[in-house]
Amino acid sequence: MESVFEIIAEPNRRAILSLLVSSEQSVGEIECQLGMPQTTVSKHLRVLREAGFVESTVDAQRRLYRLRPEPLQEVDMWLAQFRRFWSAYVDALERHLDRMDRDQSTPTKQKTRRKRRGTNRERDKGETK
Amino acid sequence: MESVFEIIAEPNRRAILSLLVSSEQSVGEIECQLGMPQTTVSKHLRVLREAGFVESTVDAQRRLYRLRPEPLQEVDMWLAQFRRFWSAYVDALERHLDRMDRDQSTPTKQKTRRKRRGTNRERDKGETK
DNA sequence: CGTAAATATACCTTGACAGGTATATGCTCT
DNA sequence: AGAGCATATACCTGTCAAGGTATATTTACG
Repeated sequence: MESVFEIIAEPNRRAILSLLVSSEQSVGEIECQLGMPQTTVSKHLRVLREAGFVESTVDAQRRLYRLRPEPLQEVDMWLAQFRRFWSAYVDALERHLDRMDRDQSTPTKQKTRRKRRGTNRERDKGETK
Repeated sequence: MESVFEIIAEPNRRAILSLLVSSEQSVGEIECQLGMPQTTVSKHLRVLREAGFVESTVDAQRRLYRLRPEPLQEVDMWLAQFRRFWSAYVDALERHLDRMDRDQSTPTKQKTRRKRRGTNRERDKGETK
């Protein structure tokens, strides 16, 4: 099991991670909230633990699992290289739509007026560094 | 081949995506830049295309492939739920380190002074909405 | 029109991983 | 100590996807 990407490729593991984002949980709690067999939960938790996505502490017979940030940050870092791209993409699209708006603003009825909606992408904050 | 996560689980596919972030490329260019056999490149490109990660246009015998933003944005959206978490995590860590600094600031030599370094996480900009 | 280049597809083999069943380990409480 | 709960591990099996080899398709060009 190599990269963080293979880890989060598994739907059940993603479900577990999403569950843990709110608070730490025991195996049993995860088991019944997600409705999967205990043995499955345990095995996925093992994978997640060995990959550093979660850590556990012992509470009597239970083990409490909680998230660890690093591996997810790693995914985020990989994704970073594409953000500039899709910002550019959305910008270009907007410019295109603006042009269409303008070109159309002379003639007839004007049935569909386009609205500027908040596309909350990261705009250049000079963080190019 | 279900989710976008399975698509990017494959290292060669991630390599292709990273390559395409700079500009569109032909199959042959990808092939030799990444040093993998043409048949492999073509098959991965097929997967990427069917998943919407790339699109292609025909240029004589070549096909030029370029990125499409949507699937990567989807990954980004999934990741979003964890950002608040790891921001909180880093904040807590910083507070902890601050406390250690303070507690240590009475006594002896003070060999290692900790420096505030720029952890460029997304700080609350009220974008909770 | 035939050949060569660029790319796609078909088929096969192999390996890896997820899930199931059964069982082991560890802890608590009486 | 023994019973019972919570969790982990071992083993087996089916599935699926990646890579290799061979071949098909498309296009340019002499």
